[in-house]
Amino acid sequence: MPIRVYNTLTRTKEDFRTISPGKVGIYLCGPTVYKEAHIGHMVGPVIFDTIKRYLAYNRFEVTWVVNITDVDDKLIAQSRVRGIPMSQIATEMTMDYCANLMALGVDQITHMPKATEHIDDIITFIRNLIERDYAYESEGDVFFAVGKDSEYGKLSNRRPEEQAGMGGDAASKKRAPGDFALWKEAKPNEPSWPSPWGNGRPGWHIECSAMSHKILGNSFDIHGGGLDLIFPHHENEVAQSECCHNLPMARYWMHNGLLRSGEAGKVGGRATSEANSQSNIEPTTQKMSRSEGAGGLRGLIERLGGERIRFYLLRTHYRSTIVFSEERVAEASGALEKFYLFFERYQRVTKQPFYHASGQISGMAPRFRDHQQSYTGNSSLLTEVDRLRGDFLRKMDDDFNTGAAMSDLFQLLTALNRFADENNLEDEQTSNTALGDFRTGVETLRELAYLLGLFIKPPVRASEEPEGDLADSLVRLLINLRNEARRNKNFDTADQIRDSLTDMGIILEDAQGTTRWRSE
RNA sequence: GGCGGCGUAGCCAAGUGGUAAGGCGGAAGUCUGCAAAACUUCUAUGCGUCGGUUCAAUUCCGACCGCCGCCUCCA
Repeated sequence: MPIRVYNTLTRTKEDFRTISPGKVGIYLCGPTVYKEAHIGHMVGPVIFDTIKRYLAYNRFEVTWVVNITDVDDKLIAQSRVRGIPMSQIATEMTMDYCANLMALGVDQITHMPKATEHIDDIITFIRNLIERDYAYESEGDVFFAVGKDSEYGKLSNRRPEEQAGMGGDAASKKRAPGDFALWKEAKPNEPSWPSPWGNGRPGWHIECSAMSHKILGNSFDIHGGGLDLIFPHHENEVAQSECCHNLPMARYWMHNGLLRSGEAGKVGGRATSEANSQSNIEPTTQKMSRSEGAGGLRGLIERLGGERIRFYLLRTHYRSTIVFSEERVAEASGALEKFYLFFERYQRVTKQPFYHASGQISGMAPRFRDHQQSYTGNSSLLTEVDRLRGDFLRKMDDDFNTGAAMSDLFQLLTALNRFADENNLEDEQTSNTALGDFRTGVETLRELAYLLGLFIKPPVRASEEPEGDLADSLVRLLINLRNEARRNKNFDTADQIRDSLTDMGIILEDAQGTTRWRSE
């Protein structure tokens, strides 16, 4: 069974076939770095990070490019408002963006090209389009002539004449209102670069065509982005690139669904006047800040933990809308706790920490799909593990259905817990066979979770916790007092101690003759 | 108006032309002094409404209702 991918271009699921055997080039449209990232900006990176992991697991050599657009009208406007150079804002916001990516476990990006570092490539690209008569200069601006491209509209399924608006601010310079800017003449005090058409800067769209071409070539395998980019951004990209190179730009166009805040409206989107006039809904931007609370995305990540957010995003199919609110994430995270508790159990059983110091799974778990794991023997556990692994991979094969695949991860967890129960693995003397099967099962769990980017590093705990030696000593002291009371059958006192601790968020667990504690 | 998406249990969410994964929550049970954790069982005669095709539809087709996105610079 090949991997199947939904292609926006054909609006069907297609078998995944690469242009070069064994190699995959992915281009994902990244942010315009004019303000801090919000949670909606993380959806694409998280799903494509997962896709890259999965393709690599299937022995593809993947190059994944995420661009940074660091020159743009909004950046210039911000620069004016804040009175600092555009480049400084761009640098700040790029770092903010990257920090957020790391917190969500997005660490698979191969290249992050910046538009301002590819001005030459952009100019060459535009010059090429002019030579081929797909673009024209007009008073220092350069426009793409949409009418020259017979295929224009194929991605968004629109007819050019239907979508052409009024032409915007530059309408008077355009031959047709649907034409879009490739190059914009610099206004006084704007950042600019010299070009054959005078000082100016690139339009939107063009940087993606130029940089994807530079890094991935004339044709590459996957082009991704949010659904909202299909038009005009991607439509214009295909038009530019294909007119320039006379080759298909990308084989598969993959678009992720958008995030909406729990209340209403799209997170980070434009506030539409209709939506706001029909109810008491506040402008969308406010809703976004409300949904992220104090401190924006950084604060959100600090409060919830990056892994919970990633888990939440991957529970839903990537093409669906995700309704996001802090409460919903917190609610859904109960499921993750089961895994965390299990990893502690794993450590009690094997006397080894679940998480590897390096954060890498190589050497401990198979990294590729085709590894020859022996699930042989008559162990019912391994038979089940093998089955669940197969189910998981089949679901991932089908357009990266992470939400469905997760069900197998949960079933795997249950199977392992059941096995540990039945075989009393936490007792001192357990059979090596059972222990071996258990380890194999856990390594499979780790292998699959790795594909989703989960359970690679210990979770950064969300809330402030009574961690540390002092807290531990104090809790241990109370536990000892309580156990003394229990030995004397003084259960009232024992329960009083436990209840008080519970009120403070400390859970006690009596097991195997000892008492453990953890915080909620 | 054009293009596109969605509507599955209290909540979240997969999915299939043959009779509904999984998670949260809830109920009961095993274990425990009692709990916690873990495990077991149960929790949608039903997949927006109404028609149609079919031996059979939640799944295909049509209409309708409701929600949402894009239509020149939002990931």
